[in-house]
Amino acid sequence: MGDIYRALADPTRRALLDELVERDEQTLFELCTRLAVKHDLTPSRQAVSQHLDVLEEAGLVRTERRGRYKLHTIDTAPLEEIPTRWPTRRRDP
Amino acid sequence: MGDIYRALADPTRRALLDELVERDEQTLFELCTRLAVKHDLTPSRQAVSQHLDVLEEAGLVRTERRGRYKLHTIDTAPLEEIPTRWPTRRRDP
DNA sequence: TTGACACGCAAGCCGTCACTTGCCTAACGT
DNA sequence: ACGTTAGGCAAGTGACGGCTTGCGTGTCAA
Repeated sequence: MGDIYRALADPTRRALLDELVERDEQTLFELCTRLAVKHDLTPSRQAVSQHLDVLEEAGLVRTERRGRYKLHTIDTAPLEEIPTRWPTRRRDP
Repeated sequence: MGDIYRALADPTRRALLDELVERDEQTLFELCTRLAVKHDLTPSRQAVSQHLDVLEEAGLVRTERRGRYKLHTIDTAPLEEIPTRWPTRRRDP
């Protein structure tokens, strides 16, 4: 299993998660166009594909083959480690 | 303000947060020795200092000067953005 | 069957990041 | 006053990450 934190480190990958939270089962090209329109990000198709690979290795994205399409779905379960590992501890005001 | 996600990307910085969750107001040298003993990490003093700078810029660590000591304290408030930005959405099993 | 479409693989380039190295300042104890 | 201790500054190095480039594979429609 990959590294959740390294996966979250890149702004393009975070934008991909933003899109997948709003709509499940999106293809690579759908995500490319949504990045361009809604986030002003215009990386190449291969770049987005590599980003999705990182997210999938981290367990944050699940994929399903359907014909010639590969559908991407978010899985937020690995993120639950974060508030567990560092519980709320504010500075005394 | 810096980037929380980039700050979390490095394992040494995560180990520093682990130590600061267990004990507040630690100095640079205290954190160095704890990294070595409890996490088998032996980076140099300057390396740890730079990591703490990144954490402070991200708002995850607050510092307080006390004489010749600089005390470091965790602030988990910025982490609350994460479950807010990507709410729980599991894959249907 | 042929062409277009959605996607994968792999090598290479280049910028960023983590770390080191060397020297410096400031605070404390004796 | 002097040496020690805690920490800071800045330039340089090596490696990793994000991106490109070019080509290849499988799927579907006409």
